Amino acid sequence: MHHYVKSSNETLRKRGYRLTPQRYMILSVIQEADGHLSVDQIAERVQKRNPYVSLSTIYRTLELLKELGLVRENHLPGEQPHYEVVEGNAHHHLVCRNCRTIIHLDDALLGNLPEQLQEQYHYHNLTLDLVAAGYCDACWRGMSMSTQSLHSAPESPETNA
Amino acid sequence: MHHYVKSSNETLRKRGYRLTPQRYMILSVIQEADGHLSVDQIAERVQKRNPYVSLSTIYRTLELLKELGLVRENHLPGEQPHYEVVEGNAHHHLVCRNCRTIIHLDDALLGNLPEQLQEQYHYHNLTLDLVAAGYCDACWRGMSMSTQSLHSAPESPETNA
DNA sequence: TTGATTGCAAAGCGTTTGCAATGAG
DNA sequence: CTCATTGCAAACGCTTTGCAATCAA
Repeated sequence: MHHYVKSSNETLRKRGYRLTPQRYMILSVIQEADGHLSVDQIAERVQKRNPYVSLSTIYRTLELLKELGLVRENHLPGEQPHYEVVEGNAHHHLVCRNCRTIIHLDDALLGNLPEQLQEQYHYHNLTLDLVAAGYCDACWRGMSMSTQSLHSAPESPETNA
Repeated sequence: MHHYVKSSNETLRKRGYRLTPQRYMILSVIQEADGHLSVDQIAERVQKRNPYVSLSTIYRTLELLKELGLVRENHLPGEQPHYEVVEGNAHHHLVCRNCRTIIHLDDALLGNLPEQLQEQYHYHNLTLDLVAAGYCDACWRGMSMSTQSLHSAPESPETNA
């Protein structure tokens, strides 16, 4: 059993929950994924292992794992929520508005901003989540000049119809 | 007419759209709000001015205004999407996980990070959105010690049942 | 006239929930 | 036994859509 799943088991049991086969499969699937998975993707992969896991169990499990701080949920604009393991420190995102490719950014990018904000506003257990959205180079090159201008700052008097 | 609504009108017309009474009301309501509004809040305020504006019009208008870059949509975790005008530079958020109070943070907080990322990854028209979530001081003080520990780092062997 | 825009009602879709059955300690 | 957990199906809530009527250029 991977360290992550093992320590998840401990966290569950400490609170009086059990690591059922369903929960084990869901945790494994999320842990083994390189990136983020939507509910549908999780369901698909879990059901490949056992077709009799119901969607409601998956929703309920994700809800529980979120509460326990074992998985993180994130909503990129225009997308369904995605889930990832809470481990390491790469949880910021750079997404292409066109092809929706997602690049993970390192947490260190923000320096000591969490601490700064925590002090300044007297907040506790602060977590920061950065979403950067734009057009990747490939998509940008594929767009016509006039289409590009539609996505530029609205202020400037660009080429318009 | 406020400058914002006026320039929105221009943006609309440039693309062959009209500033209808419905769109005018919706733009005004969003512009006059101090913070963000959910679809329901927008509907409520618009319908206070004219009860015969339908919800679908509001959805369609918000979709259009998003496309034109006149309003920004943001999804804070566990909430419905909210809408705000695209103006000025205060579009980051600090939210309390408990009472859901939202503090707006200045864009300058991130320094030249947008430019850095843009260069490093060759992305275009990058916009950054930071979401900081934690517990405000009031809520934190209101929580019991044991409840607080449930929200702390999962690693540490805290008081558990 | 022509094409944009709207309201209405229905459909769509992801998510949540009530409840009886199952399973582990 | 007792309580957590699950599957199923129904309910839910927000959002989208088809369509006919309306409105502005």
